[in-house]
Amino acid sequence: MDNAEVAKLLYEMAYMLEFKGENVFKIKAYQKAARHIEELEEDLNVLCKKDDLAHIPGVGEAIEAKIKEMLETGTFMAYEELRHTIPEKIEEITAVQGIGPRTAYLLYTKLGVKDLKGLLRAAEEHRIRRIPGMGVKMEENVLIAAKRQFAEGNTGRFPLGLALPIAEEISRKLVDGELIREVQIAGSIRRWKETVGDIDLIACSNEPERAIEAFTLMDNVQEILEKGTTKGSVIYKEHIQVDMRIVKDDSFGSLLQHFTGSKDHNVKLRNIALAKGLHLSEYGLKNVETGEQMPFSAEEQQYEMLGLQFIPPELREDRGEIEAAMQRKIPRLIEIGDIKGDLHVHSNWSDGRNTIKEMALAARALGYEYIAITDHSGSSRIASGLSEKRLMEHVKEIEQLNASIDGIRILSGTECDILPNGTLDYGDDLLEQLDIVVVAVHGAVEQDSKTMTKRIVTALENEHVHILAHPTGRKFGKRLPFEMDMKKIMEAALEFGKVLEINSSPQRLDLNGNYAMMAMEMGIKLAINTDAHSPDQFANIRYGVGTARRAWVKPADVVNTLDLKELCKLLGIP
DNA sequence: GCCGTTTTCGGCCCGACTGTTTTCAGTCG
Repeated sequence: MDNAEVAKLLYEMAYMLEFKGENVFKIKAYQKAARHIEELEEDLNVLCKKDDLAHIPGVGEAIEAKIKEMLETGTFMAYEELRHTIPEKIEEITAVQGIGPRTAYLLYTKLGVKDLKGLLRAAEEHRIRRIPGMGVKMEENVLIAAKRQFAEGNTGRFPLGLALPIAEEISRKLVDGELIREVQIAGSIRRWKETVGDIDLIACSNEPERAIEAFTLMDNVQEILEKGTTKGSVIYKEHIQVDMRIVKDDSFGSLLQHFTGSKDHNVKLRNIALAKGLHLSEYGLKNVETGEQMPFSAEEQQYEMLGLQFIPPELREDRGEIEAAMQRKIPRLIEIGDIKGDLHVHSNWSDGRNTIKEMALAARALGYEYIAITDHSGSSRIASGLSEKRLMEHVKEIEQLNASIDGIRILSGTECDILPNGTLDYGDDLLEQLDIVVVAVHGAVEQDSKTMTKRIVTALENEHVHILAHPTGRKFGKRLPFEMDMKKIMEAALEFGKVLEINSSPQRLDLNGNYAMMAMEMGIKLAINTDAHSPDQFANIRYGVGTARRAWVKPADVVNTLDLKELCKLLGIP
């Protein structure tokens, strides 16, 4: 079993205990252990051999034994015993908005509701209103929510690249300078998590109720879930849930901190506060003894008051950032302003939309010192890959442009296909004439792990190769990562001095945050590129930088923070 | 079930909103 499978079983265990009405702290213990295992970098099997399982936060004696059992047998007794007492599809019911485990349990024991169909039937036949503690309103809400659930299926999480633009669109709409002075995106979007469950917004207003009213009346609101005096919640277009909290200026920082999360980060902060005799909530810090409330207009002050260095949102996952902040050891993370050029860019010579010149001028306007034009190689027919002859013409054109354009250096490059057997699409004689060689897997993506790993490692052995682009090949909602042994590939990258890309395209984010952290800790250099096919796509750099920041990446870890001179030295070109 | 800068037992983060309630449980984030 791998880490994800173990975590899944622990989550299911928690879920079943919850359904049964078990002690809530026991349930939380299972969830906490599962969360930490999910985020773990090391393989549980390896940790188990080293007898190191108990060092995982949230894993004590009992859960440690269950993990060992799982690694040996693929499951554990307590889980199997409980599983048989619970209807199989019960999660369909708790997935319905407003129904949690306790209500699901009531529906099951009182009405025999076992799945979504049964729930719909019970609501339509007005049987729900007869349960003590439930009423007509509840029944109506269940009916609406269950029908929506039935129509859409389980939507789950949204890619950041979908959620962030929607969040920005809503923010722009709402800020009018009078009723609503400021809107900030919080939650997992602000932490640049690669997928998000919903959109969390916070806003400043002196008239909270009117502001919430305006929020629920926006265009594209499909349904209002909640409408209170400080909080509103709606279903917006694309069926994404949007939550809005409103405060006055003086506690804006406290609220922003609270709603940025993560949950684990906040829980730990509150415990630190309690140890200092302070009580932390979205309204700021409160002295437990005197009851004096201290709201903060900026997050920095609140962290300072807790004796902590400011922690950037991307790090707030309870993965050691709080301990680092106590010792003032949070590093200066990479920022968009550190990026001095883009090393993976397409033009209309292959599947890009613009000329090389247009791309170069757009990059110059962003303040970049250099840009590598890396059009596709010949075997990428769909992407109009360049034949060897066209590639040489491409190099000539770039030479001429460099002679005529000031203020930016265009590097001649390629995004060369790694063929199924690991050889490259162009011969060494051609590759050595280029300034920069980016390689990537495009075709034959269904290979087994052993073949794919060998294929990529073989490509990395080539002395002319500089960068491996979008290493895992995953695309949100379209393609899973290749079957491959990432550890071996990283070891090869390290050995042969190759750079791994963080591809900033919101469909990719590849390497992702976890792999980027792994690479950085091994000492592998990274490149944060956009893979832009038109000038507007240069703006995607923020996704790559956000992903890198989640991995604690510093400017020195990234080759395209080098200035032109240093970069040329690295590439061995004049 | 986990955990310890008051604790190896007795705590365990905090608050808004809703519905069905005369004081609160369940859900959600």
